Amino acid sequence: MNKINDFDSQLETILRGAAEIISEEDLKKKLQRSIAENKPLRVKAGFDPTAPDLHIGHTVLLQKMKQFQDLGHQVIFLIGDFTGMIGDPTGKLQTRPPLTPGQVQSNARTYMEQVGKILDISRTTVEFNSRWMSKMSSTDLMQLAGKYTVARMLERDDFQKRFREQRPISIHEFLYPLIQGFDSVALSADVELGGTDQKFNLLVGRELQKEYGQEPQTLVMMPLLEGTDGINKMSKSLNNYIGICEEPGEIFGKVMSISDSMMVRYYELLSDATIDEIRKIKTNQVHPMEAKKALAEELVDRFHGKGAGKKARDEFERQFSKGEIPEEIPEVTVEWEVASMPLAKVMHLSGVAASIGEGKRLIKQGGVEIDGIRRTDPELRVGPGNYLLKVGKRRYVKIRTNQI
RNA sequence: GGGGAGGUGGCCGAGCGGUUAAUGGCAGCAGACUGUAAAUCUGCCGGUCUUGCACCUACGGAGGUUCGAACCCUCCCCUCCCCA
Repeated sequence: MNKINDFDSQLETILRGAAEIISEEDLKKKLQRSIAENKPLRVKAGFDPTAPDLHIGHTVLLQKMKQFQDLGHQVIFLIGDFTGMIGDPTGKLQTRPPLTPGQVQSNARTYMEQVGKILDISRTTVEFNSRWMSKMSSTDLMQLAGKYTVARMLERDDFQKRFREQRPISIHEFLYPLIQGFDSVALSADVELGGTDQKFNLLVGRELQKEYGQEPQTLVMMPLLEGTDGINKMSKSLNNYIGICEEPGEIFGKVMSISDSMMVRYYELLSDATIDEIRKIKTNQVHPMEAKKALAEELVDRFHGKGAGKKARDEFERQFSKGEIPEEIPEVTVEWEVASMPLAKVMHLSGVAASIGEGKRLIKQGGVEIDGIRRTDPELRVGPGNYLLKVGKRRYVKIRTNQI
């Protein structure tokens, strides 16, 4: 565990996959000092508890934290419960509604459970910025606000854009970067990790540390991971995410649904595969489908334990390559009142269709099978009994009826 | 304080008195094809049922004018710009 005295290997590990370091010279100096004095670096990464579920996009950063941790450094997992009430304006085109303290609390709890899948929690310092922020007096806050100017705030792309496009910017959004920066002061951070979108906020941290008489932190920025659509950054609200708490089959399937070009990107940012292995995939020396399956398997293993990936893969192949029925199918009991009901209604009642109309549409489009037989009459009525319903390529449900 | 521009379906964005449940794009879903839930192509994409071209809900909110309003009027809420 103590690689702490090996400068070169430390540096190599830290630089791996990083999009930008500010500055590399800084980092080297700090590392050397850390080794010389046998003193771990204080590595801070802040998380905004506005979205309670982690997705694999967040893990790009967590992996880096894990690497620092494995190098023997002190990793600080900062939950921005105070700033969470503002909401990070980064990349936002409009003000977000503030969260209540209760929401923030419960989100933070969920966060910690999930982070444990990647980080060694026992060796992680967990902080909440409300610890110092809620005690800050108005006077202190004024002082903090006085250390930055509106013009500098407007240097930020997203603020500038919103300003230019005549969209609202609330005053409190200006405080967000200041508070995040102040967190670094409060924690005496040597290094702050963040996505490239955090660059502005991270730089504010450096400025403020100087203002408060500290040595400015080194910034290690990781690229942002695009979502399954391959275009936008991964986010829950865009529904292009792969959650780390999702079912193995879901994670596997979602990875399989990314485009071949995105797959390479995922390999670079998420996989433990070596540069060499990735090069082979890039140059098509590995069949793209095989490569994608291997990636999916690796990720399922990471979040569900060794072996879960293989199981998910077998299941996937059974269902899609061989067209067989999956092993586990959810069962739904439908309350039955009359002699026969339209199939579309049964679909609605059992939750596979959002409405009866949608059920009819699915039937008409040839997307529905009962016990392996495709039914295409949208008005089809069925009596009570047990059915195996297949909707689309991958949704199966067992219908049981409960006659009243 | 004064003047002006806007708020449309998950998002973007047309429409500006009458087949407008509302053009188009994105997302989503289904089918075909395939090397996968890749790519490509096609179709669907508010709800209900007595399936009519029916009824209900919907164009920031509340009223009003009209046979009829997302489109006109009044008030309110919200956003932005310019001037002070």
